[in-house]
Amino acid sequence: MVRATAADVAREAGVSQPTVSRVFSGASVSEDKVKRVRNAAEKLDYRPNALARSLITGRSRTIGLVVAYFENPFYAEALEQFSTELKKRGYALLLFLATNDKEDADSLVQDLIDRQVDGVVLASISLSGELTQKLRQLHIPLVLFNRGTMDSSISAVTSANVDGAAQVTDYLLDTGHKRIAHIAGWSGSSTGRDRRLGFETAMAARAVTPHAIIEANYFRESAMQACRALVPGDIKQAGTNQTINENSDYEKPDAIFVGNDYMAFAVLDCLRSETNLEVPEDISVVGYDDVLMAAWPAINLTTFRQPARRMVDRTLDVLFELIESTDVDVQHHQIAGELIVRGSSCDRSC
Amino acid sequence: MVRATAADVAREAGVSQPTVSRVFSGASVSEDKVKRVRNAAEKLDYRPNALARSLITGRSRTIGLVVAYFENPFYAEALEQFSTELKKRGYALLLFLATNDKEDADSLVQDLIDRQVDGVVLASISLSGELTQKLRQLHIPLVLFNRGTMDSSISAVTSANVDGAAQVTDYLLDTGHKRIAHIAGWSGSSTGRDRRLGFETAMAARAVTPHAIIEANYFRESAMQACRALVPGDIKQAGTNQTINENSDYEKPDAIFVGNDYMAFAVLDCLRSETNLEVPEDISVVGYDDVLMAAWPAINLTTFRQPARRMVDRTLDVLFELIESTDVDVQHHQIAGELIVRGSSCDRSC
DNA sequence: TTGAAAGCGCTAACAT
DNA sequence: ATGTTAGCGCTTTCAA
Repeated sequence: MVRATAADVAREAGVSQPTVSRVFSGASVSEDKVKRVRNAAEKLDYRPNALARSLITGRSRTIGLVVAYFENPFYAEALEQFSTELKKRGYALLLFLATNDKEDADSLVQDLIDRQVDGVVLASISLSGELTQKLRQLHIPLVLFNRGTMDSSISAVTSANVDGAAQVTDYLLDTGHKRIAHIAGWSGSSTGRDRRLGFETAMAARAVTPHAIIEANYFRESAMQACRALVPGDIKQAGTNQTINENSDYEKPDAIFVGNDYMAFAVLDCLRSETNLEVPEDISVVGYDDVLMAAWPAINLTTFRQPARRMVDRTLDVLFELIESTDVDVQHHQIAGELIVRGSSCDRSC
Repeated sequence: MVRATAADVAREAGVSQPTVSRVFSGASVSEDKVKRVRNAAEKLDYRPNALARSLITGRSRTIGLVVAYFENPFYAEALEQFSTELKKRGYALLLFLATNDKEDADSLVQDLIDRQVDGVVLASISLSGELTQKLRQLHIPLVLFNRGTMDSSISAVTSANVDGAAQVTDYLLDTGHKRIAHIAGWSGSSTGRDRRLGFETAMAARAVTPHAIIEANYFRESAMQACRALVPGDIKQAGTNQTINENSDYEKPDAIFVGNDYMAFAVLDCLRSETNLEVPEDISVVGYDDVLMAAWPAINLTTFRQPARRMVDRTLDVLFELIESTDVDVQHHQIAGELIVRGSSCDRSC
């Protein structure tokens, strides 16, 4: 047995095939025929073929999502929200995970184009001008999620990264920290650059020199290396519990502001397992994102909340506005967040 | 400017439209015409419309994946692997996250059917007999991932849960634990039931009575409650650091085997933040899955490795066998895992 | 190998 | 409101 078609149902119900179509797409049909069609459809277990429908309408009710850095739990949380919201709106989700930064976003998006998605969301990844152009020509809306862009013709939703990072920095300064280091995210990303900028700006405004700025690239291992580089004298020597700290006069930072929570977890791990330093007594650690794990008692990370849900909702609002209206209206949204103080930082001023 | 069609390319290249189709679907065409068609296609920026192709071939080169319990990082890891492997095989991924257990898998799968997916994978969720039937009628292969089934006509890939749980239990017994409790996963899931069965069987084989078995449902909060129920006398009283342990003679477990890592993280958190008990000195904690986080120094969880990559690969092998061959060959695969001993457990026998 | 013709299952345009 | 006709962009006969 194969799939019943609208024609089969039409025959069974004694109506024309387009009438069947009308019933299932909500056009006006007399009550009598609606009933006959529904009965016949039920009997034959008919459901409209979404592909055929899409072919002709040009709308697939599918959106494509490309996500990079999926090891960062922030994106898992965002994905969950994307999925939920899209389902609410009657859309399906075609997902590509860019497995590394060398991955060519262009080819993934081309694949999405081939499959006629109605819109594209790129999470923490961006596109060549060529592909952007192509999407525009085909009137396929594109919104960047958690990635800004110089190209003012592309819509993007981010959190207010510069401001957020500045708030974190002000908090650390206000609580008496003197030697604040920053482990920055990848400088090829707007989040990495903006958070660093916020940090530098806030420091400069208070005339404090950063203790150090080390660029990591949002990977766990890079963050661990950066952490080791910040506290070289406190790294335990192999097999012992000793550090070379005592007889050296290097100054370690009294706070590390890390470019995202995922890297901050690595920093906490590094400090706890490879040094004798206590967090927050010896050193404060602050992250960015406020992923769910950050609130777990064992982690308890002070961080800046980047509201994934609101960012996702806004992203889809923008995307669907673009889908539904023809006139172009590019939007750059910055969602405000808030500082969440937990146990990985403390007040040194008293 | 709109999308060029095969007819446009044909006109440009001076060939018939089916010839263009042949070039792009790899049928035999003379070298000369191949070249002309490719040039014309390049010039017009033509790409075949995947929808139109799917409509006629009946194959969309898309597979549908439904995932439940996505808050468990095991599924994020699996999803990453699914995405990577499917891309290698030239397939796209249509994703639905079932947001809770009340979510109706049937309706999600029906949506997948409407969109003509070539195959369906259900991760930690199962389907009504009715929908299973429907998929079979339509010749859409279905494989369950990390979920067993009584229905022997459905293919499923799981890890060897009974055996794995027994290995964990034997390890705890071998290392001198006397009062072993089990926080079980949801009894409505095969993983929950099988791991519990492995625990009970291994305990019985050594004639040891379980200290307690509490069923949680794979949620973090349930695991915390279960943990509190296991060590009631050690829970710190509000605002103090005191427990009612001293003057009560309740016996607490010396080990807790938790139904998965995600819940084990909650148990560790509960013990560390709500009691004065030390892990592993006072109590050993063992999980199941070996998600990446389990190896983080701050967590350092003894667990049983359920090899996500191999499970995913096997799942897709089975799925594509079913897609490519018409003759039904149902397969139930159980992937072996291994015990990973880390710092959340210790040897009490010496 | 190649073109002409047919048709996948549906929606849209146009009568009535 | 509803049937007839046309056609979305492609693959697949069928001849030549």
